[in-house]
Amino acid sequence: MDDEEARTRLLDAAEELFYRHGIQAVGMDRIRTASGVPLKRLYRLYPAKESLVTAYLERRDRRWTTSLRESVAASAQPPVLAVFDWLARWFSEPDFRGCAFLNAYGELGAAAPEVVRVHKAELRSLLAEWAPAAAPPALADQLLVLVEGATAVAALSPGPEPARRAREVAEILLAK
Amino acid sequence: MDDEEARTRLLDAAEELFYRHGIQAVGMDRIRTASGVPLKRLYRLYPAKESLVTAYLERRDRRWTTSLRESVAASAQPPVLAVFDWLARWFSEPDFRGCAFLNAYGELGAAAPEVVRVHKAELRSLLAEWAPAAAPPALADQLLVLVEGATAVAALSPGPEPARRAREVAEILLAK
DNA sequence: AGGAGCGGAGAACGATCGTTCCCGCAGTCG
DNA sequence: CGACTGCGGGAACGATCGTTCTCCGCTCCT
Repeated sequence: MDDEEARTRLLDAAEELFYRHGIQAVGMDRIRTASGVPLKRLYRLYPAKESLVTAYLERRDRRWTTSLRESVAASAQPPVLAVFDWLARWFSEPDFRGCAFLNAYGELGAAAPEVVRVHKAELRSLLAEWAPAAAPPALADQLLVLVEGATAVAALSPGPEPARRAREVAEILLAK
Repeated sequence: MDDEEARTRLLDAAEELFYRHGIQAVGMDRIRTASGVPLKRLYRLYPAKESLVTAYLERRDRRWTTSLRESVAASAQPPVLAVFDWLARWFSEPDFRGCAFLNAYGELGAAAPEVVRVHKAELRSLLAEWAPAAAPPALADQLLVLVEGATAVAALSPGPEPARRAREVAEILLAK
């Protein structure tokens, strides 16, 4: 097992555990057990828990954004509506537990890593990019409210319904 | 200082600290220092941290719901729109940091107290009550998405704007 | 073959957590 | 006046945290 595979196993374990149980509730020893990577190597690759947390969120941000981008690009729907179809699938995943970035911010507050804010800014900029060119500039922010709202509602009652409700509203906004 | 005042001081300190820093990041000793209530009394009134957390969330739920109800009742606006005006004021409070219940759920996951789920069910039922009688039944869920979305967006970029964007969307839904 | 160095397993360390215990004082009743 | 009760202040306890250290076996180079 080289360093790159160790990094992958560590981030896999960190993502699974941090996302499911929260960050502070998961100790480094549990990540070591779940990943099979010895502590010494763990601390060589990520010198402190904080850097592992940041790496976990950064990888999740890259994957999340990429998956959304690709799904929207591949969809026959208008881009903005394709977002909500993608959300419906995400919310139906068995281990869905809300937005990892919002959860991290709620737990860590001002101590949350910068990537949390970056992630939300990226999302807003994607929505602005996908909004029809003729739309009023406030549309992106309205869509952002719908996306965040569907995610927050789904966090406590999982399933595709919140995404469908948000999509209905988005259709009305687009038709206006 | 009798037990009732001690309870108030404990819940005040717990609310301030838990909401600002997260639950796991705040130790019982910090609550003792902030409240001035000795540890012994603290543990007589709340036999474990978990019960203090639950009491904090339950009081916050009562106050939040009551404030929203009263503000909506006193408003000249249609009830549903008055909700967003109230949100705009809430988001502008200097220590606003998102929904305490969603934050607790994100941090504690399945270990979160029941009041988290109760709070969200109450909110949905209030919106259903305030929606026009002639509206389609899905409206309450759409409004819930808007309220949660505005709150989530405001958590990371505070101020009244998310509530205004959500209100614009709600007006369109009502006019339809 | 032999020694030098790296990496794995897990013990150990100091800090901090939630919780309990001890002690000393203040007030009360006989 | 003196014994008892109850409470506050804070030390203490066991567990667990993030992090470091020790030990040992393996590998690799000459």
